[in-house]
This record gives sequence, C-alpha cells and structure tokens, in this order.
Amino acid sequence: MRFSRQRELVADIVSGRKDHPTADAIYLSAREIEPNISLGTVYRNLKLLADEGRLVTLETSDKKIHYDGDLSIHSHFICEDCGKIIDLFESAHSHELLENMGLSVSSEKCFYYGKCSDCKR
Amino acid sequence: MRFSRQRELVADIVSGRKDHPTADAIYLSAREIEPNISLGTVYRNLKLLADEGRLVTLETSDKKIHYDGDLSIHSHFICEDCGKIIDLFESAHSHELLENMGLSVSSEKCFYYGKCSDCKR
DNA sequence: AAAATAAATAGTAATGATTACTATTATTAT
DNA sequence: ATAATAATAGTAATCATTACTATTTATTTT
Repeated sequence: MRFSRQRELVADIVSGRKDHPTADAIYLSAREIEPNISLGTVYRNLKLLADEGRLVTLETSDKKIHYDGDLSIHSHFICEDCGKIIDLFESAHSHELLENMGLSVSSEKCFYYGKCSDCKR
Repeated sequence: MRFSRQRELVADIVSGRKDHPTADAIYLSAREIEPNISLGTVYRNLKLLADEGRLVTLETSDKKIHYDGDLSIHSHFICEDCGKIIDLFESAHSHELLENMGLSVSSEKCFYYGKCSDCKR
C-alpha cells in the first residue's frame, strides 16, 4: 500500500482527533490542508485503512460511520440525548469464555447507552 | 399506540425468531401471512417498536439494521467470514463503574468479532 | 533518465437501505 | 351514524456510501 499525500492526510486526521468523526467531518478537515481532495478519496482511504486495521469503524444508530483512530481496546458511551460519544477505557471483557465456546475473538466493540453528565442534570 | 394487524405481525415475527433478521427478511416473512403488507409499513413499525423498547436494533458493518426481539441483556458475536450473528448470554459488564463516572446507563450493545467454529476449521 | 507499468486521484454517476409523502382505509370517540 | 384520528399501501425522495472513468502521480525496468 502506497501512502499518497491524501492517504497520509486522512490517516493523520483520524489518529490526531480525540472525537469520532464521520467521513464528512474528515473530508472537511482534509480540505483545509488539501483543498482539492475529493470525498471519494476520503471514503476509499477510510475503508482501506479500516481493512488494514489502522482505524476502527463505529456503526451507530445515526446511520453514519464514525471513525476512531485509537486502536487500544476500549468501549464507548453514547448519549441518547446529544449523541456524544465518550471513550471508556475500563478493562475489557474477558475473551477466555468465548474462546472456550470455540469462537476466536479478534476484536470487540461495546456501546453503552444512557445520558451523559451534561444531559442528565 | 394502536396495534394493527400489520404491527402485531411485525412484532410477532421479530420476537418469534432466534436469528437477527433485517427489515427485508422480516418483510418477506410478513408477506407470507399478510401478502399486501408494504415494506414501508414494516420499516415504520420496526422503528416504532424500537423506540418503544420492544425490540433492539443491531447496527453492523453490513449497512443493514438487524432486529433482535430478545430483550434480555446479552452480547453478540459476529463472524468476520460468514457474517453469522451468535447470541452471547454471558454476564454483562458491570455498570457501576460507569455510574460512578456520572453516566447513567440504560442499555448496552457489545459485539465481538472473530471466526465462528464453522469458519475457523 | 525515458518508457512502461501500476496505483491513486478528482469528479461524477449509480446504488440501495431507509424515510417521507399522499391518498385511502380502518379504528375509535362523540 | 358521523366526525376525528391513526395506520396502511404504494410510490417518490433522501442521503451516506460505492462504483466508475479518464487523468495524474508514483514506481519499476531497461
């Protein structure tokens, strides 16, 4: 896999952010540095980077894929009111149980839903 | 919320199945009993039932929403090869940790990825 | 270094799951 | 029974994502 200016840029944007941007948000950021980059290029590279395991996709109920450049095992809390996604770096589920069931686990995605402290008030 | 024949049917199909069907699969099942039911009605009712908490939506990477009528807290294992979704009725994460962070948890969705025993071989 | 080969891009068109819309039908209330 | 309300069927619109194509950029070969 070659790393063109555009691909590098997309990868850098995702791993440089602590939120969980959508393709469109990444596209907007990218255009500030590479004004001619096309949306298709952003999508293509996001998909390639995800396939390579260089970023993680979060499929939420808003129908848009969110991208996470933080590859450490962690979960996410999604606020039902404001939609904010909060990282949860608690200890992960034990995978042993699943291995004992004949399932080999390569990754996990856990989402918790509720109200964040702002919206709870 | 009135329970029309169609709404009842959609609800029954989802809660009667142990797989995790998409809207289209539910539509096909529904048409066997109610041949004139429209796809829009299926979608509308699935959304309403989900809002009411009578079923759970699973947003997977195949871009189609899967519906789960089993409301007990459980996780899912998704096979990276065949896409099969397997229920995991292990004990859930403890929510106390999150409550202590000021997050009130109303539900959770956890996905584990890997290869199922069939595909592993 | 020029020619040949391969990969990546920009820009646009197509896809497809989901939602919105509208006229009609069914249900409930007065 | 009539009026008011909700739900439906069927179709059109939406919109995130993908596919496509001609062109550009990078790599390899001679």
